[in-house]
Amino acid sequence: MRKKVTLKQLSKELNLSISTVSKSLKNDPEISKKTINRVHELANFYNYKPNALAVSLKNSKTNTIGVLLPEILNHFYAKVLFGIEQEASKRGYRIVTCITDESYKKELEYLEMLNHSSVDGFILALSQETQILNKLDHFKDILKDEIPIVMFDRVSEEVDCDKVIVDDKDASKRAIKYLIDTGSKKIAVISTIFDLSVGKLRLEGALDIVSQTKGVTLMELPIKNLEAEEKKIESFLKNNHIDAVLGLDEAAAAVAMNIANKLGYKIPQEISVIGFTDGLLAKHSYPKLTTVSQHAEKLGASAAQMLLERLENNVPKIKYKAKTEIVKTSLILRDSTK
Amino acid sequence: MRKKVTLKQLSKELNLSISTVSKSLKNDPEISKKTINRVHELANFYNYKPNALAVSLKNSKTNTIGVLLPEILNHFYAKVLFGIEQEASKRGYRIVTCITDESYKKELEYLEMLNHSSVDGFILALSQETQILNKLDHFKDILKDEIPIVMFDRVSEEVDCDKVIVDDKDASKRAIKYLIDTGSKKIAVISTIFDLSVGKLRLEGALDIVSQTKGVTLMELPIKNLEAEEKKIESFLKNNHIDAVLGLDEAAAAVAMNIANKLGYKIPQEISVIGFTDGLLAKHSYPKLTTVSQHAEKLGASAAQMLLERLENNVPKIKYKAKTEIVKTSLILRDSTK
DNA sequence: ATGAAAGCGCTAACAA
DNA sequence: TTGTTAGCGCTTTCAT
Repeated sequence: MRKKVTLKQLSKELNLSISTVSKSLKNDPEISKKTINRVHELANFYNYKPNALAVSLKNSKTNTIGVLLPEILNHFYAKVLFGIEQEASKRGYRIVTCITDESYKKELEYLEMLNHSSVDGFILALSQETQILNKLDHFKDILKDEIPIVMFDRVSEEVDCDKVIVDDKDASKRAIKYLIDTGSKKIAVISTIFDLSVGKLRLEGALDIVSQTKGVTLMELPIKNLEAEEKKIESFLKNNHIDAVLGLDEAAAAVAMNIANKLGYKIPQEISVIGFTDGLLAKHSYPKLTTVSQHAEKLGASAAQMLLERLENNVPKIKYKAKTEIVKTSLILRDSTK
Repeated sequence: MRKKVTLKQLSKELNLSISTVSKSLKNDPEISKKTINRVHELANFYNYKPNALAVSLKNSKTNTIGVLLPEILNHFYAKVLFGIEQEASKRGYRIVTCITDESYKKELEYLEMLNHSSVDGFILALSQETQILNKLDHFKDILKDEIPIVMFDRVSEEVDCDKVIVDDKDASKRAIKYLIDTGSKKIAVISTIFDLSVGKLRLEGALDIVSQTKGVTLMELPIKNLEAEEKKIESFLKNNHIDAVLGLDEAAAAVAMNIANKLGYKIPQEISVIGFTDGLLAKHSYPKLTTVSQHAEKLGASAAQMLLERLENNVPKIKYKAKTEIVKTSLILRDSTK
């Protein structure tokens, strides 16, 4: 490797001490203008840049945040990542991205790997397996080390850290209300995420509204694998005279709508469809899908802001109270509803 | 911050020297079994983990690779990232992900930021702006420092580094051939990426085939913004009696198909549609979209393999010849073609 | 079998 | 105004 220029070399060439060079580079007022200029000149000439590793080691500060995502092929998480990245880079931080692939083991490994002075803090959403097993000690350990964590979307009440969540229950309440208001009586809720906290909340919201509305029934259809179970959805729609579908995740709504299309139902006249996650699918489906937008980018940006704020107002003594920010959703009306 | 355990502390507590502890942890044969055991025991007790920063600084090796992506909301890049991540984590590397947002400036900044001992190498796809401006010195500088780069998908011939590319020209040739073979005569090529190397190659391939086939015509429709120009696509399809569409990017095909749907055309009977990028859109469109799969995950994994191989067989003396790997595409037949 | 010491590149308190 | 020194946590060569 072509040797990177170091302070040492600059100092040698300038006949100055290392510390004088270091201070000059920071325009320290105790150094003479003349020296400062000489130093800058040579530094520029060699395109000197401080070794980030050494600086981090010295300052115990990496300016890096670790991001753990359950998956990346999911548009929602991709958007959140984008939001985090934008905010972080704006403020001079970079991010290390790890994909846990919904696995507890990978989550644990990544966390350990990064917890040894590699990052200043974490932003993460729990993996599916972690939520099912409810094993959370790894997070508690990190917090004991006073490394801040911000959880988003898939969070746990048992971990006392900052959180940014989507108001999932309220979101599905409003979605169901909208369906009822536009005349739907027999609503199906299709979901592949019954296991997850967010899936449960969304279902609860739907049930709440239906239970307090006369003449409307709700049917649940849990699905493990959308592609493998298309037939199941097909017969479900036909046999139950469904007139509206709420998909609790991005793909569920799209798949349901396509099946309805295929069966010859008119959308939205005969069946209305609402989905969660305002991703590519919603925008490019036919007809365009009415969705609950979780404002994923904003969510990511908020999580980053929370973390950075915590990192920069380092208040180790005062017991910091963890806070939870709730990001409001909005129902984006398109062509799949009346 | 709760102090992390260091070698120093372990050594103090064990009444050993730092170096003995360090060696013991590595099971160095020159240390007695007994000592090794004592050390391991205490290290486990404290859950000692070496400080990654210090190790990297010492070894001039970070086990981290920098990944620069033009965007992340594009399914193709998300898949590539997934592929890279899988391969890298399997081999004990982690990745720092940066999103250049198609901007030359951000690309440059990230590259500089990471080029100072933060990463062992780079995997990247050129930003759109970089390709348009054709400014490539930042890459050349990095290579001079003998930091390896692997470019993928959007590459430049002017930079002498390893590359993994998709056989775009061949891919669109095969797509067009398929359309012709199934009876299409009037083919539209719709693209939002005419500026990019890959967009040009895909167009060339299409033109090649059409020019050597009698009775078939091809019309190009460049689009800046799909959502804003739906009307344009609409009238284009109607006025030109198009019977097949090749979308050069993921969304173009989906949008074209939905417009055709809306206009009442039967797909694929009256209009066949093929798209690029086998993403979510293709799988969940109606009808399901026939697409060129670029095997993005594989591409990412290949890029990672190439980089890691280069990193681990450190051959600084021998002039390493840059190689280019071409990933074959496949045409995935679904319901939007005959 | 164990330890001392130098050094990776940088910062910062303290001396001169 | 400039320089000396110690130290961040670790590895490694060279004593002992």
